[in-house]
Amino acid sequence: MNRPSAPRKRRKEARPSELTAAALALFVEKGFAATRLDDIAARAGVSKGTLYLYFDSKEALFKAAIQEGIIPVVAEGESIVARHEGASIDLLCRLLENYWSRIGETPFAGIPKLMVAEAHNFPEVAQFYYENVIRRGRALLGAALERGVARNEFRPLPVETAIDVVIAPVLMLLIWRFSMARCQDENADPRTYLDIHTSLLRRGLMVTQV
Amino acid sequence: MNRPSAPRKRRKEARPSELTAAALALFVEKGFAATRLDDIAARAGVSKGTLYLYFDSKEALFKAAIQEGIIPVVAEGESIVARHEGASIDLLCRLLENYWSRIGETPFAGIPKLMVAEAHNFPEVAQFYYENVIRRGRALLGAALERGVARNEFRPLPVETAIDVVIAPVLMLLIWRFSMARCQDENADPRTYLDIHTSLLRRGLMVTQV
DNA sequence: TAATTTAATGACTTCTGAGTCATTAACTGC
DNA sequence: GCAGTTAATGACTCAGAAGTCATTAAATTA
Repeated sequence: MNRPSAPRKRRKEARPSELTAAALALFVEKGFAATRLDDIAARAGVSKGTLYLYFDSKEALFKAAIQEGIIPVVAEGESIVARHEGASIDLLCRLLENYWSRIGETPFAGIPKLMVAEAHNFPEVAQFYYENVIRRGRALLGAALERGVARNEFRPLPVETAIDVVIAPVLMLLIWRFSMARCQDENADPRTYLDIHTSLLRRGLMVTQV
Repeated sequence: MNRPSAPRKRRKEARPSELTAAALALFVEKGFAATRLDDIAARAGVSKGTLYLYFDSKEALFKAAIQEGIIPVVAEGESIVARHEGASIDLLCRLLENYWSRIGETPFAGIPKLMVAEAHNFPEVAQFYYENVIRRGRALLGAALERGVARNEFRPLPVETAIDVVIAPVLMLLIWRFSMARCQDENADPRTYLDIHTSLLRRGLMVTQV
């Protein structure tokens, strides 16, 4: 039969975010299928049964973990674009900078790698992520690029495609940190990396030289 | 008991590469853990038992699938660097171009996404991939960048980090194709994407304007 | 054509891990 | 302090997938 010996504490409020945080960390590390619910529970300091008090299934937990991190950051970017007044290249660099500091240096940094790895297995979650994060994020960069072209600060270029080229190195930096980085004895300094990228963009995009 | 009704054909020679090809496609699509051996066997047109005639375990099959694609391409890049004589920026662009055409447009295109997703679960395979593909590939780009700096074609820059910035958009293009691309109704044209990237590099890296 | 070898099969075994639920004990109100 | 409520537990069930092997038939040899 059963001998539930140690119900430690009861904290209904704090649980959900503790559980999604533990789940996110392990999903990012091992992938969805290779992560055991027992491990998530252990990491959160609860038992497996507790997970089912707050989430209907492993997949529901996955969705919640993804959604946790993405709510505030895009909105912040939208306000940056709305308020900006100086050179377009500075707007573009601020957006990249903001993405890095608000995602890249937080526990949510692993989400892009997780989405890339699991998109096929969770088309519904991928679609949600695409609509609410990627589409809106691309719109931000697109606005900055359009602005630069319209004001003759940037050379004319196919904006929709350029968006992807501009964001790719930042995404790749994130993804790398959560995948192959362990194999390298010495990893690039993110600061230097971003500086190189933005300086290439300055010289590469702009009509006049800096 | 057993009624093995339909042993179709016997082709000892052709099997291994057929099996790794089927495995690679499914691993790329669904990830290692979420791929069933029955599915791999079905895709290759054999039964599960046949897999074990050629590979000791699912993990052995994984390793073989990864190794299949990477043997020839790096060597080809090394010969390009050795033979090149013109401007360094052209060497750099040829290397990126070659990588795209020799990997990006083949069934092996999914390997980077697969490695990124599974690196943590297979540290040994990741290490192998790092030593034999990434390290050598980075050396190629590093040589092109060093050459440009030494000949005063490129501005001085921290080469080791710049390598990663240069390759990131190409890698990201590949990874995207095998993950989120299904969510977008319209994906960027790879040709346009690479053109933008190389033109940013030309203007961004070089001392004199083109 | 018959005997021998071996590629291939798929039912079976085994094990792992998702999801359940009867039991327990930490809180809450009286 | 006591009764009622509910957060938490962990042993259990069960489905699904990795890996096995006795059986079969295609190919090869005599």
